[in-house]
Amino acid sequence: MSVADVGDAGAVRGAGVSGDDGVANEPPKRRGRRPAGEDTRGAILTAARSQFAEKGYDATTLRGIARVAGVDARLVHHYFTSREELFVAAMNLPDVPQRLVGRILDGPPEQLGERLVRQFFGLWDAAPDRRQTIAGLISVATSGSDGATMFRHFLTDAVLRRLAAACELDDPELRASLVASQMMGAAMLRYSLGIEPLASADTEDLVALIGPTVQRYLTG
Amino acid sequence: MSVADVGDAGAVRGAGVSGDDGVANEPPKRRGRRPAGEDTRGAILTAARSQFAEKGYDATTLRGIARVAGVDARLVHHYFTSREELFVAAMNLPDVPQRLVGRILDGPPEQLGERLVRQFFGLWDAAPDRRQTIAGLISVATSGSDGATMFRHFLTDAVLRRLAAACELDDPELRASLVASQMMGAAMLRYSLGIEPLASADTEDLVALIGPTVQRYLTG
DNA sequence: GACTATTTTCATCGAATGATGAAAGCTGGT
DNA sequence: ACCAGCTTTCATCATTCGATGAAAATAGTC
Repeated sequence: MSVADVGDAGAVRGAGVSGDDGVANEPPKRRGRRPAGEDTRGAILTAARSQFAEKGYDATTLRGIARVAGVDARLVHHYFTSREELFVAAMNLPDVPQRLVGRILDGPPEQLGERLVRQFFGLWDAAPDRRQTIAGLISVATSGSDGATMFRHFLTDAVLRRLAAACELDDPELRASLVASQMMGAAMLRYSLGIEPLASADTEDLVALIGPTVQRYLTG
Repeated sequence: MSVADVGDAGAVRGAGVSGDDGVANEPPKRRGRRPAGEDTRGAILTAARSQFAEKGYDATTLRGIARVAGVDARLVHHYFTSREELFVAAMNLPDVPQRLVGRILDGPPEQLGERLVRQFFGLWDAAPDRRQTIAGLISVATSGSDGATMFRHFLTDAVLRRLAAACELDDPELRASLVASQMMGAAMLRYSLGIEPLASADTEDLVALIGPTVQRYLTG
């Protein structure tokens, strides 16, 4: 699909600097088990994350991941049976539903929105490959494949319900889904689409701007 | 990917009730040009819209579209050269950038947010296949394929710039992108993910709830 | 040092896809 | 009635994908 497709092998492995060659030849790639200490599984996960984020869920293939990881395609199969399994392993969210929601709800209710926005962006801005992760997540969510249903359930069950419980107005579910819409939209433009200046905006600026929105949705 | 995949041919064509058969045989499907009056091109477009919306951009294949349309795969090629061409034809936005933006900006500035939200949802809620259209659009936008760049340019050039021009605060671009984030997020949950109760909420309720958000982003 | 388990490469299979050539049959104009 | 041209079907190619079996080569253990 994309233009640059072949040759982008990040060469986690392929660069094998075997000293015994003078001309530019393909590294003979000895077969069989490699010397110890190479984290193949980790390389596959990293490659998978970047591929899922970059090409989207559907367009990401096992072979493509293997190519990027500099690894035989069979290995992807060896470590992760299905693409879905690989996906959940790659996206492995730390403890988003548990600790995060707790930390958000804990505190003075009049700063709820502010806390929510700060924690949300703080989480994703932290590690560099979290950006990839969320871009991948958004891609699955909108892909229409089975993963979308998965994501929808996660969103309603693990997030929206707890958020709605913290809202004391009429229609708490609607309020909660509005909060989710603002946060998902912001995440989408910031991480997935990379729309400026939102993509580079300082976290605290976003807290100051979006916080009141969330606050109003939840507390009128 | 999805479970129900085969056999979903809406049979725009395939139902051929040729009378001259006793046993259950495939309709022989005479070759050559069919009787007049059948809008094959239109059938392909309809099928493409539903496929793009349902399976996402990447996962939608020419052959799949042809299957749903009850049409030979070659025809898709015959009428639309590339998948990209078919996509823009299927998504054929009426005049979103021109007239809509004009109608939004025209009026008292203190109701800007309200007008924007009302026009936005009014447009997409109107025709039934507009929902499919926007779901398809969101899918491309997040797919990471070439269409994503297309969409990003559309968003920044045709929408954000004009919106920013109507904002008189500091950082108008940031404000405009925040508005876009709220609207895209809402569209995503409402049309693409179908999260309740947002998906079924009355348009005017959304205007009352989201309007002030937009208004505050644009006017402080 | 020998043996086993694990990791890795290679070689295929069947299915699906986009592309293209060529023939068959209908439509519409004359 | 006839013919040019458009619409449609069929047939086929080269790719790519996921899946799987089997062999090779190292690691870890004793």
